[in-house]
Amino acid sequence: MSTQPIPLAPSGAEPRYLSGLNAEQREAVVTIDGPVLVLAGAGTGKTRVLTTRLAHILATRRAQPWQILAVTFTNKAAREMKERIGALIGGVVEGMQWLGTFHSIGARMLRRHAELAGLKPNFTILDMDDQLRLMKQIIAAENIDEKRWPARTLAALIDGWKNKALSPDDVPEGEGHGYANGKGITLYKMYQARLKSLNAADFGDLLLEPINILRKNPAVLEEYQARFHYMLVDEYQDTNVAQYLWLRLLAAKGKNICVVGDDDQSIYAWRGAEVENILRFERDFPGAKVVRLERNYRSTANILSAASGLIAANRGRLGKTLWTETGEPGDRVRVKGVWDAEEEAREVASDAEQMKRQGHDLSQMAILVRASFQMREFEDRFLALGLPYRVVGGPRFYERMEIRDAMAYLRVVAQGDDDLAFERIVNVPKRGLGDASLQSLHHYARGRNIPLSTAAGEISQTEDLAPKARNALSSLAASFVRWRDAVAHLPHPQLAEMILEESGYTDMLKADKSPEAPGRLENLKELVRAMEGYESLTAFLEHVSLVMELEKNEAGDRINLMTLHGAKGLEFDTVFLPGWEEGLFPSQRTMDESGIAGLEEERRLGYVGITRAKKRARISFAANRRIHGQWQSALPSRFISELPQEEIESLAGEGFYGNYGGGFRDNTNSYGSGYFGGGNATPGSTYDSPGWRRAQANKQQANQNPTRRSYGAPVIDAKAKVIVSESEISLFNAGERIFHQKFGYGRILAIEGNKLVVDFDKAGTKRVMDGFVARA
DNA sequence: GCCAAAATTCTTTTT
DNA sequence: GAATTTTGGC
Repeated sequence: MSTQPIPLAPSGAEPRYLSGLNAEQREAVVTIDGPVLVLAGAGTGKTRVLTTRLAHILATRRAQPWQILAVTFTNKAAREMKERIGALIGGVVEGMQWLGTFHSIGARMLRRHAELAGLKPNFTILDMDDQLRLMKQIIAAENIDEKRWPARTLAALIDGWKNKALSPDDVPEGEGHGYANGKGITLYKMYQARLKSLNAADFGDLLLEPINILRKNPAVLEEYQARFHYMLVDEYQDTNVAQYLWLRLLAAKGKNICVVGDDDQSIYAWRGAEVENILRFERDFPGAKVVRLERNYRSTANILSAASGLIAANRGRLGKTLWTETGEPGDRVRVKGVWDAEEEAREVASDAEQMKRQGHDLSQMAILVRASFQMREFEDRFLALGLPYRVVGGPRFYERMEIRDAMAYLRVVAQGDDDLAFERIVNVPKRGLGDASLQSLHHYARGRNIPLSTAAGEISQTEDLAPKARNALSSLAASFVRWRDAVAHLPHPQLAEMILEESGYTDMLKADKSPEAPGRLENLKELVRAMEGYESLTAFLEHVSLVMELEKNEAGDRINLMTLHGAKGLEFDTVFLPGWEEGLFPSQRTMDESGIAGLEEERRLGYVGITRAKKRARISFAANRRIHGQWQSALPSRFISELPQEEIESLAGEGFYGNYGGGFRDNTNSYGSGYFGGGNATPGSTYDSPGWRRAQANKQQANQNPTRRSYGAPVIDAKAKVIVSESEISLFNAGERIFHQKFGYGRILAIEGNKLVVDFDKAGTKRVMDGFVARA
């Protein structure tokens, strides 16, 4: 390893921040010049290396804070890095303007050179909602059937292109033929044009546009190449093509680029990440120094062996072997079979409670699920027990409906030409503006090439609209004028309050009887509070569009609930890994879509999950699970059979029958054989399981509910619902007593085809579909 | 134009 | 089963 003295005043002694690093970590920190690839296994002190390296560059005065480009994927990672550098060397961090996420740095670049991309520097950053609305408009304008070609599909297609840094003209001919008979590229072109005319950029543009600018403007490129003396990239295995190209452009000259990552933790291929980026780094930057961090400081030996055993089934790895020096091997990884998700939640909760009683903190426990729908059972259970929990990365604050509405008002105030925001709130709360009025408004605005909010004021002076709509628009336009005036002399949190009051938005929520309404009002208050932390309305809006999160630090000792993806980079004493079943984990959909590559990515997810655990990892799988409201029996995940048997401890849950101690180490495909015996050989206690009872109830309902008899061959689909042929006759008769899900009991008055006229005991006379009705 | 009922879709994962 | 979108009646 390098023994160069670190030039540091005054004594020349080794700086304190280097002490405590192991040999490899130290090498990664002090190898400052030239390309460096740090392969950092899970729990090997990656963040420490990263931050120390930056601190080292700054402390040795190799570069000024603003001459360093440091990119992460998440705002959280960026924040953490800032904090830790600050802790190492003090306040200089403030000057690190180029430390941030790919997207925030891309946005910063794009604002500096907006005109080169046909935008104004104050362009709006669109969220997913805005994007979809825009695409729907384009799809409709092109007379494409949105049913057949959903906007989401187009969004995914365009996003895919942007992830590859392909502008409409660069997309290879023939691509996107799957969408709307080959109109994909045309639609992409139109979408980009619309964005420009709205002075807006979507998330993909925040990288795509800077790349185009750097490519087309050598002077700009040189400026940045000269500016960034050192570059640092976190989670390099997750970079997509666009991010790779962007980095390569910037690093082409100085080549002082250090990337840190772990190919075994690449779990974002589905959104464009290319593991190849990390695999080919040495080819891209010949002479790159490669440092492997393999000494794990996080987990016990048993946990590490389990994780290593699992990941060993993957091919095409760079290959690392984690090791640890801690003496005790620790608890073995526990694998447990349960009857259904409810029992699974019960078991986890009681484990957690028991550990809590033994003095362990709940905050040091986490439940990592594959898909968010799995969280529900756990939440139900925790709520029932009163066990404090925290959903990490749940529905984001700024994605809530009321927050977006409020933001839309603010956007229109701050940027009068934000048509998408205006559209969102023009009839929220209800102002009696329907499709017809909005059409005229659009037409008027389009014809004069003015923003909708301006057009609203003008058109209300004309005779183009019905009086009701005219008044509504006129007063809305007047309100916006008033609010814009207020920007100058009112602090922006108060302005927001005023807008929410005067627009009638808070009144709307107050009048809303639904159970969510009070929470929504609460959220709006929180939004206003959050605004206080920002200098101006514009600064706040910029923050929100990029950072889309609000640290809601629910204090207290809580157990953590999150997805496996959300858990990357975190660690806990105890990790529960429920739902290890074929189809759920590994996800059937991923395997269908991406085959072996998909399976390997799922396996990496499992690896990430296990390596989050410091002391205890507890895997479970359920024999039955309800998916789409339908009960399905499941086999244990193949990943369970891939775990090294010596390292694990197998248990059967109370509702689980069968000894599966043997035959685990079976890498052929017979992993599930015999565990469930087809599901009928289950004895005694399992019949009492609520899940089983519900399954039975469900089955009965399905069989018992043939409301019509079909003549001719009835077709039974996979979900065992009866599909009827054309010639059908209602099985009900007038005068019969029936039950309806929503209206309760009633008597049939008449039958009209497949509809029944029913006199309900409570709800009066209604016309309902016979399929929603059962005999009382 | 509004509301409620009916129909449809959804369940991966997210900067 | 829930949440969203579409429809149909008023």
